[in-house]
Amino acid sequence: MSGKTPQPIRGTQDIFGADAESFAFVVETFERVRRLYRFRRVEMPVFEKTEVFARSLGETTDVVSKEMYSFDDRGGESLTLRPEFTAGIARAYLTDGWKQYAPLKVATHGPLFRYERPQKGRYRQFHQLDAEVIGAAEPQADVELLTMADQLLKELGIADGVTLQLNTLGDGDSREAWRAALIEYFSAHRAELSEDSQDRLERNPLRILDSKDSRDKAFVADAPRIDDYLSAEAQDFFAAVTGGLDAAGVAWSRNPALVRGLDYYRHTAFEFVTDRLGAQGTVLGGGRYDGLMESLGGPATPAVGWAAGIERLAMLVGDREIAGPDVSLAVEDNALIAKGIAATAALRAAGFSVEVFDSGSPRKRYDKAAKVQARALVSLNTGGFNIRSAPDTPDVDRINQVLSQFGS
RNA sequence: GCGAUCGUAGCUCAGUUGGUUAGAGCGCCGGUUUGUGGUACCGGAGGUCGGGGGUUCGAGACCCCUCGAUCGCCCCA
Repeated sequence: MSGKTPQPIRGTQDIFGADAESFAFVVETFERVRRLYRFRRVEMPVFEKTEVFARSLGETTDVVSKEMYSFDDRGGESLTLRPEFTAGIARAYLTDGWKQYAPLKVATHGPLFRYERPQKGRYRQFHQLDAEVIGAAEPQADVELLTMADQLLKELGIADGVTLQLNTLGDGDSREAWRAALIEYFSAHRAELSEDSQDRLERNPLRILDSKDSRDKAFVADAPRIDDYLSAEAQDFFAAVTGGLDAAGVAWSRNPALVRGLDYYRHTAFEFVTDRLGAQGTVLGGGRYDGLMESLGGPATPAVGWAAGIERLAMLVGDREIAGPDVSLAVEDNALIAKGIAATAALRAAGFSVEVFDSGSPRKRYDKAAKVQARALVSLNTGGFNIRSAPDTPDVDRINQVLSQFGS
């Protein structure tokens, strides 16, 4: 009849127990903090036309060609499960006329999909928190966004092991000049670079800067720095961001090797990094993407945003205690099951969380009920209800009152 | 796409240089005891040792293939 049980898809996870509690804690904290900063909640589609991501990411990259979950629908149109939030939100900003709300602060969270090899903190279906400010060209937007991220990490209780690394990529011209200088510099040492970096020289030269290969690191130290190519405006912008962070009390450190692969990034780039998650140390990252809207056919629109991996945050948060119920009820006699059900319903209607034990060996129900660490432990037998609780437990009187209507 | 490590009960793991009928703890189910904040004891269910092939008198163990997991490289929107 039944064959072999289907296995879960590689890179997906069934999150349960303490892990699920940590996950929920991360999301709840994000929702709370996001309100403090007045970011509006948005719900976005899980899939979009492939074009949305292909155009925003730049068609050439591996990212688009190999790492997206794309498929044709029945009409023959190519669709893609969202690999990030930003492109979809940008699309909505344009198609839904959200310009009328600019500057628009939005936040969301949910599943994302990337066809990658799973490893620590990396999954094919994973989950992110996301925050974006669209239509704000001022550095204050960057500051507010980063301050929110900083407060989130603090409220999650993980700020200690995490540092904010900050860099600027300059405006379009600064960035191009720096890029050209890097290519020239690394080309001169081409033969001494790692094979991977020789390849990167063509595909993505900025990425040589964060190579893990020791052969590359020697040259990275003396590579041209963005600071020497920044326009006066770009310098001012970065100074305003760092000054704002200082004013807000957000600790940061400069990382001149922090780069973004995609061309639409300008000015601020940042990552909150930890060394406690193995090779996947970035816990929250983002930057300013002033060039993105145009790649989707919209008007030039400044924007800045970040995303954070919920799984990684949950790992840092650690195991959360699963709180016991308000009441744990052991029905120690099968003749009293209906009475137990009635009492349980009444307690829940009164706002108490209740767990009932009315199956299995009647003699063992009490022990099971005791095990869940309820604030009040109630047994029901022919002698009626019998409450046990710690001396100062609040609400015991109310619980008693609810139970009293069922006799004793 | 590449590499390393690892797959034994629901979970965590023992299992000797290859040797009789594959074990423990926890959990689950039942019973006895206790009789009220987690007791103790007894019993039970649950395994084609990831799968396939090979070496051997004999494989959970050794070899090959395969599947899966973990971690790392590449990539990282």
